[in-house]
Amino acid sequence: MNTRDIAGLFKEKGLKATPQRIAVYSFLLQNHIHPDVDTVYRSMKKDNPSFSKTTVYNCLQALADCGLLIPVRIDSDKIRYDADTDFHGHFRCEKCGRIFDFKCSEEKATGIDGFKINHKDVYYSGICNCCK
Amino acid sequence: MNTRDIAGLFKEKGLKATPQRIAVYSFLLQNHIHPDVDTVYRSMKKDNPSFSKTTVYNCLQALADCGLLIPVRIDSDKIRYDADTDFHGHFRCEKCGRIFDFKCSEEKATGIDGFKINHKDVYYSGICNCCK
DNA sequence: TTCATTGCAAAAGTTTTGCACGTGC
DNA sequence: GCACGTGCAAAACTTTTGCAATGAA
Repeated sequence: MNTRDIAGLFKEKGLKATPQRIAVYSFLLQNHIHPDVDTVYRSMKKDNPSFSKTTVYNCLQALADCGLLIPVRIDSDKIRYDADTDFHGHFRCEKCGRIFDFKCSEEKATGIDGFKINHKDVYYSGICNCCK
Repeated sequence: MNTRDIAGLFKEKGLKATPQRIAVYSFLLQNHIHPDVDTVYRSMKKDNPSFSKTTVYNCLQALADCGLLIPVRIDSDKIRYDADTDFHGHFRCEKCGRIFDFKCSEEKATGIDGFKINHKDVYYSGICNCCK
């Protein structure tokens, strides 16, 4: 997905296509590492030293609000972000800290009948194959 | 579950049965509200004004580390805690902020074959019946 | 031109740390 | 008695806010 495509996608969602937003979204699209705010910030800073952390907060929030990013809260403190918005689970390795995507079916819930479900998250944690 | 039972349970887990830990755990057992650190702190403070927030952090962490409490990270920033350690899902109402427990089956995951899974969390969010 | 967004600095809020004192075992 | 736990204060860290300047539409 190139810059022009991203700009078009932003327009669809009613977001102004600022270079900062495009850079943040591109990074997320290209690096499936589920980065947190600081990781995104340090990556942006490399190419553009004037990049502000406030802007990273703003961009990630704006992109999450319009559904282009999924916030992943599997880590104890920080929020991570994922540009893959199709339903899938996240596995966190307790040793190396990496997040792995996995496929899973959406399960039936009982006890919240009639509730309006807007979002579903499935988080597993344990030890990945590399760390075993 | 009375104080003596809790003390025994702590001993099993290798935890010293301090009054603070017992008070925190009792509160969680009796109030299924998935409280966060500050909610626990304010409740403890009522009965014992010398109760420190550091102690709340310590107690909750110790209890979670030995498996007596499940950390619930469904809220954007703060960690909540649940004394019900049987597998179940959590639903968060985006309007009133309350957390509801629900039953769900543990689903099959594909893509993380061979990984050692220590913990599973299922989080849903949306609007509860009261808020619709 | 206009208004949302950016970037800086300061503020607010949360969690951790250091350490003396107290207490369960 | 000893080692661990508590409680206070300070430090560290994260996130939010205020505001002037910038730039996308």
